[in-house]
This record gives sequence, C-alpha cells and structure tokens, in this order.
Amino acid sequence: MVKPIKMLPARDLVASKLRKAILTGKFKPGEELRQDKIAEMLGVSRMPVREAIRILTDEGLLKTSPNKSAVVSSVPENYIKEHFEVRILLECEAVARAVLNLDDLSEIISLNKEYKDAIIDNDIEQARLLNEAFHILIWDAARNLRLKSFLTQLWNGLSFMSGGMKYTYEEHEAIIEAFRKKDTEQAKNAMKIHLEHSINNILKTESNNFG
Amino acid sequence: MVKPIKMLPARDLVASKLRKAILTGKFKPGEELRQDKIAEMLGVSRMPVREAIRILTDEGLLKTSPNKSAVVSSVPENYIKEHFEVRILLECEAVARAVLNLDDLSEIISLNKEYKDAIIDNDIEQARLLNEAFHILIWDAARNLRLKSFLTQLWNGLSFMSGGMKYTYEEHEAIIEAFRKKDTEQAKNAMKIHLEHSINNILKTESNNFG
DNA sequence: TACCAGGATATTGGATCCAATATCCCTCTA
DNA sequence: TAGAGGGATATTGGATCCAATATCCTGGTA
Repeated sequence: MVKPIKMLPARDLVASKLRKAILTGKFKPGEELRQDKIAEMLGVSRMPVREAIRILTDEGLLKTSPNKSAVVSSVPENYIKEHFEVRILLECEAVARAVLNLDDLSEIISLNKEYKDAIIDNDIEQARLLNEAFHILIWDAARNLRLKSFLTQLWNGLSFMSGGMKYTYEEHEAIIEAFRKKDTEQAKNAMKIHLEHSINNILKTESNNFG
Repeated sequence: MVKPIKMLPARDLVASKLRKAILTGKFKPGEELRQDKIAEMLGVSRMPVREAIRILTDEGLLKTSPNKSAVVSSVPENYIKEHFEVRILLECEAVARAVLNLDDLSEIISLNKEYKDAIIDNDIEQARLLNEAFHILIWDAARNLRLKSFLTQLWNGLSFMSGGMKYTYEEHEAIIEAFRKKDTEQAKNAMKIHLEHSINNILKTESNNFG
C-alpha cells in the first residue's frame, strides 16, 4: 500500500498547536492572545489563526467577544477530566443506539482484526487510524448527526495525546461481544471501561505536563 | 432602561441565514454551496461565509473536505429530532450536576420571576433573554466547560425558531423545586418534560416548513 | 489632585488579492 | 469509440490590505 498522506488545513495545525500550548500551561488562564502575535510565532498569516481561535472558542478553551482579543479560559486544568466526563456520556449513548441499529457486524469485526495486526507490526499511525475508524463506525450506527458531531469534536480535541493502546483490542472485543448479544447495558459498560482506561493512560502519560 | 443593542458579528448572521435555508429546504441535501455565490447572495464578502460554513460543519449540517465545496448533509429532516435527543441527554446531565453544586438559589429564582414579568408585559425579546439566562445559569452550575460549550452550540443552532413559551414559567418552577429538595432525579425529570414540551411546540409551529 | 474628554495607538473584523488544488472538457491514441 | 492525458476553468485556502472598534495615554478642568 502506498502512503495515504494526510494534508491537514493550516487552521487545524494552528488549532492543535494552540490547544497544546494552553493545556500544557504555556498560555496561562486569563492571558490575552493577539492574533498577529500568534501568527508571527507560527509563521503563518492571521487568517488560519482566526479560524483556529474560533475552533478553540467552541471547545471552551478560549473566550471571545466582538472586537476584543481572545482570552484563555480559566481552569483548563480540568480540560481532560471534563472532556472524558462528557465523552463517556456521549459514547455510551452512541454505543447503546448502535447496538440496536447495527446488524451486520462483519465490518466492525474486521476493523478490530486489522487493528490488532497493526499493533503487532508496531505501525502506530495505522493503529491510530483503525482505532478512530472503529469509533466512527459506532457513531455512524447511532444515526444521530449531532451526536456524531460532538463526538468528533471531542476526538479532535484530544487526538494529539495518544496514551498507550495496549489493551484497546481486548476492550474493543468486549464491545463487539455486546453487539453480538444486542445487550445495550453491557455495551455501555464495556465502552465506559474502555474510556476510563483511556483517561487513566493519558493522565499517567502526561502527568508531568500538568498541575 | 436604554436599549442594550446587540451587535452580532456578520459570521453569525450568515450562519443563521444558511441554517434556516438548509432547514427549510431551500438548499437540498447533497447540494454544493459555493462560497462566492453565497457571499453575493447575502451581500457580504466570502470571509464571513467561510466562517459560517465552518460553524455549520461543526453542527453537522454541512460536510466539507479540503479544497472542495461544502455540501449539504443528508437528512436535515431529522435535525430537530436529533437536536433534542442530544439536548435532553446533556441538559439532564447538566441539571443533575447543578443540583449538587448550587446552594444559593436566589439568582435562579429571581431570574424566573423576571421572566414571568416579561411575559406579562409581552416583552418577547426580554423573555427570550431571561429564558436563555435561566438555562445558562444551570450550565454554569454544572461546572463542566465542555458540557456548557455543547449546550451553547445546541442553543444557538435552534435559537432562530422560538416556539410558544406559555408554560415555560411553571416548568422552570418545577426545576427550581427540585433544586430546593436537591433531588437530582426529579430535576432530570422536570428538565426532560420541559424540553419535550419545547420540541412539541416547535414541531407544531414549524410543521408547515418541513416534511 | 482626581476625573473626564479627546485623540493616538493597537487590535480585531471584513474585503480583496494571489496561490494551490480540484474539476471539467477536449483532444489524441489505441 | 472508449479511455487516458493535459490544459483551461472554477473554487477553495492563505496573505495582505483597509475599515471599524476598543484601548491607552495625555492634557485640561473642576
């Protein structure tokens, strides 16, 4: 297979940089972010910076008012915790709906198999993509665009920090098992466990950068 | 009191126009939206149009890929239904958290009193603002920025269609009562009833524009 | 001396311009 | 005639420019 290259728009790169800078404390709560300063720092024009600021505003990391500079929100220390609180709520809702809607399990099963292979090959990037595909498949099966939109935003908002994925395959298997039995409660539980495991990994890995 | 004027940025006005146009079927699913065409139609430059397209993309009404035109998502017919499904989930979570966090009820009580007065005076705009303030107070009390961010997005996404607010005061009172008793389940139920009432109003009011 | 007014400065919002990419169409060839 | 290749056209992404607004500072006045 040839390389699938991924060309991200500049605004997303800028958004990632800013997000990381805020979450790692390079920008303090209350600090004002001047668009042209950021632009100069990152070597781009103000344009992608503006759009990135809008993205981070939607995520709650920045506060903006018309004609005024964006300011860093208070308490980004809780960002990860709050992220997962909402994520658990939405992913569990999504998986419960998906269990009722999804009859043909072949695709989700093969996705997880490919994931396992990628891990064995130590192809991290491929594994990351397959992991994402696994979740997206569930979001789609939930058949609620708004729900998917929010989950996508959450995913993008933390995608830059990937904790270890050691037990992901088994946890995904547990979710698939719930699909087989069409057991919504079991699906929710399996998803919850999966996510709690994930947050613990991230907090452990990144603990040096925070608080 | 002098008029508090509200100056919205152009991007929000454009976003509102586009949202309405999509939801009322002026733009069909699958249709491509060219930025300069929209800009010309609305008499603005492409700039606010770009940002509006990003907003609607986040809301799930548009799909975008790099360097390609935005296309109207399929099934915006379900937009309102899906909106409220997610909204109920999040508002109930928020109010449950708020019940545990909020001790001083004086502000929320007086907000609802003012709301009642505004209704009596038939001051629709004031009532709308107070209704919004009531919900925002709960979102803040939930102490989760991400949760608030999503609820804000949902609110903005339907703000242009305001159903009747006849029973809003009583329903808000029921929620406040749950706060007094610090009863999370009752709070969730009261909120759910409130929102279901709301969706029924909107569907009734706007039914001529849809389906 | 404290406060208000008004202008200079800084910063964002919107418009226009240019570059990069995708789409479309036409031609040439097998 | 069908399909590939290449160039013309259209459209988005990014950079720069201008206007509108907010902030800051200075000076004058009570």
